[in-house]
Amino acid sequence: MANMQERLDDIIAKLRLRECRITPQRIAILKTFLHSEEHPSIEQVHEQVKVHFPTTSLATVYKTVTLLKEIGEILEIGFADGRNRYDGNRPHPHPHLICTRCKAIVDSDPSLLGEMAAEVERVSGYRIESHQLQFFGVCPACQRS
Amino acid sequence: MANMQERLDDIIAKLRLRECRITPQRIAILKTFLHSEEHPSIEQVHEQVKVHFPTTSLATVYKTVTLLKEIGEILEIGFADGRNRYDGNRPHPHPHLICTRCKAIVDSDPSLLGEMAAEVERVSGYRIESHQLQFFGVCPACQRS
DNA sequence: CTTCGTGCAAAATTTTTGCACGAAG
DNA sequence: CTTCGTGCAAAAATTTTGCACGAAG
Repeated sequence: MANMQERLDDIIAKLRLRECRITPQRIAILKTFLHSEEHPSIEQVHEQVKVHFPTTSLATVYKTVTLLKEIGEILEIGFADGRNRYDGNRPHPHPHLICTRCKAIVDSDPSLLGEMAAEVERVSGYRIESHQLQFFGVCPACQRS
Repeated sequence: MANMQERLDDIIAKLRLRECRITPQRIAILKTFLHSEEHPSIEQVHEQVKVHFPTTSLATVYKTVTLLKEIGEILEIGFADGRNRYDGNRPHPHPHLICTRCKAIVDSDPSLLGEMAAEVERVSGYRIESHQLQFFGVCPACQRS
C-alpha cells in the first residue's frame, strides 16, 4: 500500500490533463476505491464517502464513476441484476470469484485463465455454480463499416 | 433444427412435472428462445411474442423468463447496463463474443476457454476490447455455514 | 472572473408486485 | 370446479438529467 498515494497522484494528474476539477468529493471517491478490497457497489461507495462528506449526492458518485471508467482507472464488474461492482485497484480485466451467497468478490489468479472451472474449484475451495467468460470487442462486420 | 420440437417437448414436460400450466403465451415465449440465434433481450422476446399474441404483457415475459431461468432452460447473459440477454439454445455457460458496436452476440468455441484474448482475436476476427471471466459459486466460508 | 462540479429534485428506465378475470387441468 | 397465469396498472428500484449555486483554477 506504499504506492497507493502514488497511484492517487497519478490519477489526479491524469484528471488535470483532462482539465477536470480536483474536488474533495472526487478525491474521496477515488480514495474509497483505492482503499477497498471488496469491489464496492455504487451505493457502498456513496455510503463511505458520506462518512467524510455527508452532503455528497448519489448523482455525484455516478458521474464520477462514469468519469473514472472513461479514463480507465476503475473496472466495472457487470452483474445480471444491475447491481454492478467496481474494482479500482486492478482496473484491467481479470477473473473474479464471486460468492453467490454473500456476494463477496475476490480476485482470482490470472494464470488460472487457462484452466477449467473444475480446476478453479480445486484451487480456490469455492463450489463453482456457474461462470461467465465474455469477450467484448468489435466484430469483423463492424470493423469494416 | 430437427430436434427443436423435441427440445420444446422436453421443456414442456419439465414444466408439467412442476405442475405449471402450459399456456399459449409460455409456448410462444419458449419458441422465440428456441428459434433465436441472436441472444434476445426481454424486450425483443416481448416484441416477437406480440406478433402472434398482441395482448401479451411485458410482465408475463418477465415472469416466464424467471421461470425458465429457474428450471435451467435459458441462460442469462448479464450486462453491466442491465440490458440482459438470453440464450435458450445453449443453456449452459459458455463463452460469447459480444460486439460493443452492434451488440451482436455470437457463441464462441468452448475449446477457446483455455486460450488468451489475443488468440480469440486471431481466430474470430473480432477486435477484442475487453473480456469478462466470472466464476459464480459458494466461497469456502459460506460452505461451512 | 469564468467555467465546471455539486446537490437537489425531477425524469426516465427498467423490473417487480397486487389484483381481478379468464383459462388450464 | 379449483387453482394458476395473464394483463393491466401501480409501485419499486435504479440510473440519468436539468438547473442554480458554489467552488476550483
